[in-house]
Amino acid sequence: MKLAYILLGLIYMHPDLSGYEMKYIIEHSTGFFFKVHLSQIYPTLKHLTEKQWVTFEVIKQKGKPDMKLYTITETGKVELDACLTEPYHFEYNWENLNMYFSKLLLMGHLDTEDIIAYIDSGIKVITQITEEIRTGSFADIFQTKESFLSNIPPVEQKQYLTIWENEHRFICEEFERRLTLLETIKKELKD
Amino acid sequence: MKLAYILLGLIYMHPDLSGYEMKYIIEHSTGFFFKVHLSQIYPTLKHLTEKQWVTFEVIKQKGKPDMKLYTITETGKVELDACLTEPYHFEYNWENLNMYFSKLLLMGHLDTEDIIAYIDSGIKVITQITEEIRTGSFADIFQTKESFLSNIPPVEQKQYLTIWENEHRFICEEFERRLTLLETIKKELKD
DNA sequence: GGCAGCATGTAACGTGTTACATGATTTC
DNA sequence: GAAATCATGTAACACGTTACATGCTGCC
Repeated sequence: MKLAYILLGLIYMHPDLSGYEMKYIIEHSTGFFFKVHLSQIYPTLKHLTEKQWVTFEVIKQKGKPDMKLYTITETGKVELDACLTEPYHFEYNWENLNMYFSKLLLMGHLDTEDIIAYIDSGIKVITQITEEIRTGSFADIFQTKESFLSNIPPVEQKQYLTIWENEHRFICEEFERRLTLLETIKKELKD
Repeated sequence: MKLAYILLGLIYMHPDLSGYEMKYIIEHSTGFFFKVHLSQIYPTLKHLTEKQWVTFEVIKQKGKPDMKLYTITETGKVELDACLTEPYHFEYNWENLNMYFSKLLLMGHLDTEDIIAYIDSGIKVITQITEEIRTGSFADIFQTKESFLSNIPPVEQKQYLTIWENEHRFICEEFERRLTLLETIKKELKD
């Protein structure tokens, strides 16, 4: 489960965190950039508690419901670190790429060499994919199959191609920029 | 359902398309950049057939199972266009942003002015978000709450900040690049 | 002989989303 | 007086994933 590890990571960073605050942090930080529902966070925290990866303290409030402040346990920390240090196994989709960068956000507490090993696994895979896009195995469908659009009017074909070519170029450049980002972080961590 | 409209769009682009080919196109084109399972495509096509948005022709093959080649119906085309021309309603997450650009890939057959209206809705929203990131309402959690990491060792804090600041900067620039992409497509479509 | 590719599909499971439920306080 | 914010949670539903099932061809 992805969310479980993100919550674990946040709880490590900031002990005594409530489920409500976790949602705010995930949604208001540029790094994560995804939506979570409280109705998904609460059962996940319950599950983490059952596994004894986290514990919580109940805080009574006036006029507001009780608040549960979560803290990571030793077992939880071991699990978190094990998940974070797994090298990057790439799949050709956004979700997987975003997950890689989300995990990077959560590993600031690890030894520098472990973070760099993780970054290196990312550099390796992204370099490989950039190559594959260029040499063809992941080439855009319009480049490999030019006849793909042959059954629709030429005016429409032209518009499709304009959009596809621009988006294709954007994605290729996106990979290169992600590589630069990783190299920059690596360099800064070394200092 | 998102997938239904992507399949509809692909079927319009290339009439007589099989479910199996749709998976290949989605996964091997840089634009879509996401994973789909055949076990998700087939029930979706069944559903589209029941709604009479598509029809299919059965092709018997030697040594291979029968192949179903799908074609869009008039009703299906109306539904597709209605979905595509909806202006961009932004949510602050990757999935939604990617969906916007995926829809753009599918609208090459629309009138140029309709595509431009869609692009303009995107430019408007993305400009607004870029502003919000800069002025603070979507600022990175580390910029608004510097004390967020105060309970962990300073060495760890420093590493977290290095990673977060770089990823934050990347996302900010990403929005600007998406804007440039939209402006380029708009300009090229006008010629 | 085994595995990958073509081509379809169902069933079970896991995850994510929407709707519902509570309830005081603050803001418009 | 209505809506938003804080703070928790459950239930039903939609969607996505993994596993299973079939079966022939071509390649190593």
